[in-house]
Amino acid sequence: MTERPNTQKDRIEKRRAYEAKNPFSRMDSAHHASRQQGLHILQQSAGLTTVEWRVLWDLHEAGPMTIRDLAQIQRSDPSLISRALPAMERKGFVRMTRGEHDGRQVVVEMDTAGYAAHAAASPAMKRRREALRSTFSEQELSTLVDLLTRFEDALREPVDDILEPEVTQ
Amino acid sequence: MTERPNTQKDRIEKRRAYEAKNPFSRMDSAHHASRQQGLHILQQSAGLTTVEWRVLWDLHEAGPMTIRDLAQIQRSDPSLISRALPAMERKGFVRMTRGEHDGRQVVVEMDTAGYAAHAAASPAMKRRREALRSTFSEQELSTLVDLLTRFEDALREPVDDILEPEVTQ
DNA sequence: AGACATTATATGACTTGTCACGTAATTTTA
DNA sequence: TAAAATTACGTGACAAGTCATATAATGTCT
Repeated sequence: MTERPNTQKDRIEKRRAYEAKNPFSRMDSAHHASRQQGLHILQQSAGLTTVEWRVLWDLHEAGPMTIRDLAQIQRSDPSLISRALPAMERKGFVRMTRGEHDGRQVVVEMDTAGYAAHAAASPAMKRRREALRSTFSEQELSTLVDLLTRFEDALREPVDDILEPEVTQ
Repeated sequence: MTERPNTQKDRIEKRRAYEAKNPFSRMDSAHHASRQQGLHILQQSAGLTTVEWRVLWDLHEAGPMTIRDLAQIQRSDPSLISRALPAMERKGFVRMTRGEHDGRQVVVEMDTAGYAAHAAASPAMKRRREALRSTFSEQELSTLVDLLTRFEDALREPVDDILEPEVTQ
């Protein structure tokens, strides 16, 4: 039987098809799409970056809080928040004060320009969430969140079994 | 009836619970976990970065190809690949040559140190994929990939409906 | 044959995220 | 009570990703 020639184009197409079903690759790509779209909407509607929006949204919903609180809600490193805050304060989005009972802490609260920026961005970001709810059923979104949660939990486990024997040697 | 006091701690906990079910937030977080774990495994096993691994894996599986080919397989911007390649060439991972029939193109192929680095990283990265397959059923992974694909497609649509009326004003 | 349009890559600049470490404040331990 | 340990944040350095733009090469159109 004659085997089809395995051209370069065929090998690339096969590779592309493989990666289209690779959960790690799809996770990367889906996240990049989310990040791109979110930043675009925020820039257009309120001139905000993603981190600025998240801080303002958290403060608006839950009131003043520490940098550590913000980082935990956002599941990110405190240094990312810490880094963004001085510029946000200069823009009048937030005020930062030392913790009254713990001098190590910084308490962040919304300032006047922050309320305005939040108000400018909120309608579009709400429509963004609604658009997702019209694209997926409630059950599908629930399944997605469940799978993402388990995926994240699995990947945050220690990797000793994956790395052996390279490192334990 | 007596309403429970709505303390700051309560509001923060409520906010955290809300974000735990927010698909956008979970997507961010799951991707960050994936990126962290992947980079850690690559650093430990072969001293590779994520972009270096992806390039080597693609070349190993599909042979020499252009920067545009690599970017399309990886669903990323060609500039990200273009940026990484000079250092990869200096390390002896790849060789870059101008396209024979199209002078605009650069064709990338694996070099000796690239084969070695790929061989060093591959076993652990394979165990990583196998670990995921033991955490999720085949059906669950299929569902995850399907939902991620649709999520990405939805977020790559134009955002005119989301942005109105801020911009079309 | 030349003008115009498109494509491929390279680079500047920016955003986001992480890890390590330093400093200062608080908590724990002896 | 003082030393040691831990915690909260700030900063350096690096990795990854994006957008815009420039340059050079190729393709299309008249």
